[in-house]
Amino acid sequence: MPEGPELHLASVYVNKMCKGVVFSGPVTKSEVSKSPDVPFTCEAYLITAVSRGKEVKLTLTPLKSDGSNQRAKRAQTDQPMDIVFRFGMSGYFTFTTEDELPKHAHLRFHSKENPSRVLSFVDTRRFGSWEPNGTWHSDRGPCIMFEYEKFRDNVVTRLSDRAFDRPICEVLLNQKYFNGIGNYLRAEILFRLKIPPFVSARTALEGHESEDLNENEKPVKTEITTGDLLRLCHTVPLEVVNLGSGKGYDPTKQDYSDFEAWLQCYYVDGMNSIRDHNGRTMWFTGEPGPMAPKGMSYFETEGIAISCLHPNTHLAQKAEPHGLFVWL
DNA sequence: CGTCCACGTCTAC
DNA sequence: TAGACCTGGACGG
Repeated sequence: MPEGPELHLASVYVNKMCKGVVFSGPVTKSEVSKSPDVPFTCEAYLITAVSRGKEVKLTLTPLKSDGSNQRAKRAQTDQPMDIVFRFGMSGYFTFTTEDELPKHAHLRFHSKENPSRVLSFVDTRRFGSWEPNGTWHSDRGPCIMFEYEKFRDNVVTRLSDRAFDRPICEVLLNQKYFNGIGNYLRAEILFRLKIPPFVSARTALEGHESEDLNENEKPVKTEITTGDLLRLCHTVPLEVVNLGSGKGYDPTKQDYSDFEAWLQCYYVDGMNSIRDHNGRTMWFTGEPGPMAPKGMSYFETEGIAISCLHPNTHLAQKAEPHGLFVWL
């Protein structure tokens, strides 16, 4: 599932499936989960969802009780509760019958129906988490998709931050500034502009300060690139959202082909990939850029590509007849 | 059987 | 800047 678009599609899914469904009783947890218990029990409540970057917040809203059942009332919660979810590498929501509950359904909300249906948070690898009475994580920036102006401001006013000394491809994964960007999105975004992944982030982002500067003065600075990197951090994820419900990144899903067809760079045949300084695979085409991990160099001359690289590096050019490759 | 790889954080030396 | 945290699919012997 899970980069910004998948988290948002998950919130859309919850709102669609749970609209008009009354939930009841306690929120239950799998035996194996180490995430916290959710101290919420209610005779009748509704569930809604909203996303921000790489987080989803569920709101449990108790329905007004008529007060006729005092015994049930005593044990139950009558205040709404927010639960904030992070999806790790494999989290998603699904709404099924009790019988169809998938493996690794770690948190479960039961409907009042008979037979009951269940909204469950499924997370195979358990890198995901939830926080009862949670709020948006304070270290994460505005949402790249749905808080675009704030997101842009947060970056341009902090370009002097040492964080932007790093290569652009690594900074794009910094959730303090790019809440919602993940590994496939950074590849797709940089590919659209043909920005080498290992150029300094500050260099790649310079020239964007003026976009919403005053209309009263003469044009101050104009963009140095025709495509705008920050704008693409907004529009490229929205393209995935617009593929529609259930169409995000999930290779295990039947309907994966639309997403696969949308990818232009990530995992695409003919693209290059190298590990970044954090060990994550960066997919790109053309030059890696000057800040590529140590031990790696790459250049082309007279149509001959010469590359010195780590054995774990994969360059598509190695299939080309005129490439000379040296492993050190 | 084994090794490598995967959409992401986290904390600890 | 490593690892730790997890499961499981692909692929090699």
